[in-house]
Amino acid sequence: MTFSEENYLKSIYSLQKDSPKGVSTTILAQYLESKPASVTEMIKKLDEKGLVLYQPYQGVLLNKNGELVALKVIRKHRLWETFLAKKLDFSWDEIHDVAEQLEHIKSDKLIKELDRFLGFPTHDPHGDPIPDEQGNVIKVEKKQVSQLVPGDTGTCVGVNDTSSSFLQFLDQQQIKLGTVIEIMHLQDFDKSMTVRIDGRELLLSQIATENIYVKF
Amino acid sequence: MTFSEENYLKSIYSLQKDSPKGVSTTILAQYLESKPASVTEMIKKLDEKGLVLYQPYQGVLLNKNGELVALKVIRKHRLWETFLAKKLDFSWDEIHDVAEQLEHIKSDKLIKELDRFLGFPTHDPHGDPIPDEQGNVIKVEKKQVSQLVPGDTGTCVGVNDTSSSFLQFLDQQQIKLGTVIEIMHLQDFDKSMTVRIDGRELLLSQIATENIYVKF
DNA sequence: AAATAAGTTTAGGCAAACCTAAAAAATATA
DNA sequence: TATATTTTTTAGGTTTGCCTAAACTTATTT
Ligand SMILES: [Mn+2]
Ligand SMILES: [Mn+2]
Ligand SMILES: [Mn+2]
Ligand SMILES: [Mn+2]
Repeated sequence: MTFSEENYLKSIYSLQKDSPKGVSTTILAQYLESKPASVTEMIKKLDEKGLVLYQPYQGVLLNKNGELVALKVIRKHRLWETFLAKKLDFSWDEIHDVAEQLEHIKSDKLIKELDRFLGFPTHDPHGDPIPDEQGNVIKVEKKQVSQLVPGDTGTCVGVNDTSSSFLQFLDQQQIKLGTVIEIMHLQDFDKSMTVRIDGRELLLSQIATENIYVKF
Repeated sequence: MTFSEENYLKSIYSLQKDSPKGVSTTILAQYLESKPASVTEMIKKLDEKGLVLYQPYQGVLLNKNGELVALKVIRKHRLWETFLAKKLDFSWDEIHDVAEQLEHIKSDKLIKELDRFLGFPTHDPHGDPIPDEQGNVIKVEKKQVSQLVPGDTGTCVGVNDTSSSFLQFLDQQQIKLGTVIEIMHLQDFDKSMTVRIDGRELLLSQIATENIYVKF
């Protein structure tokens, strides 16, 4: 399994939720910052290796094998993110890029020991669940803040956008995992929301409310 | 800097101590488990990049630039080895292979934080000094056990051979860093030595005594 | 000094993972 | 349904890092 193959499988895993009948080469290429022609080549290879289902012109989907490999890479990614945030003083907007490299280190013992060292965490610093060794993922009951209505209250359990700029914005607003958000008002024309957090009132744009997940 | 380039520089660094007028392509190829022709290609590239001094047929040496890069990779390798041994319950014969992968992760912040997390260690689990950020290495006063004579006493400060089999042998004999070794007798015909460790007497072959370093 | 042996470089290839441009297929539009 | 547009694949290149075999240089023998 090369770095590149692992990245393809991980990307297909993420994208196939929104494209359940097949991830197109264009979308995959966009996601991987490469070109459709390159994607076609690689998914043909992954198909021959028995990791994906590929039908020309119809897109690609992971099979059981491929999904397990993808989940193992995601497990490593999220364990490393947890390590960086909990043990090394990285902030949650800095961990992703380094974890993109660390997730490809090959050593079963390493990941087992890291898991133990971190106290068998169930979620990473962005609130995403960490798959277990067998590839089982805890499904989290969560809603976007944008789906709540005035009067509702939710507790932040994760984010969708994990870009530095968004995470830094959340830090500025003192929104983190566990933060309680109460919806005060919905501005009709732009879907922005006035919310209350720790007594403070603040305005969140639609983009923001769509990228914050809460449980309730 | 690719993984391969980093491995070449690291290898030249190790080999040039014993070949001060130039590391030959054959020796480098052997060390890297590749072929002389491949080595020639790569050192030409490293020469063009201004990292080594290469004269056809005369071997290769690191210049200041290349040495600094090599030392930074070695620093990362040894910090990761320390992490694996101190924090993750790896034994000293298991750490090297994983560190060979981890040493190529690119992140200044990561290595700085790791260093702090480990308490700024000066030596790795094999007794080798960890270069600082500027590439300075502490020179350790050390002798091979084979250089001692009966009556001498030394404290183990490192090993030369870091193969699993040798390190596991040392574990079996309960020889580790800090172990005090007293030379009792030198067998003339095969240069094996009878030594005393914690009251126990045991016989070490010449190969063994040449691969254990002590200070005295 | 000449011949032989050993070590090194050059030449020509290969696989992985990219790319651009052209061809082919699928989809949308008139 | 025929045509135009978009998407996807195929064909042909490039770069990196490796290989073998042949050519060349240096070192060692006779
Ligand atoms: Mn991430
Ligand atoms: Mn994450
Ligand atoms: Mn090592
Ligand atoms: Mn070491």
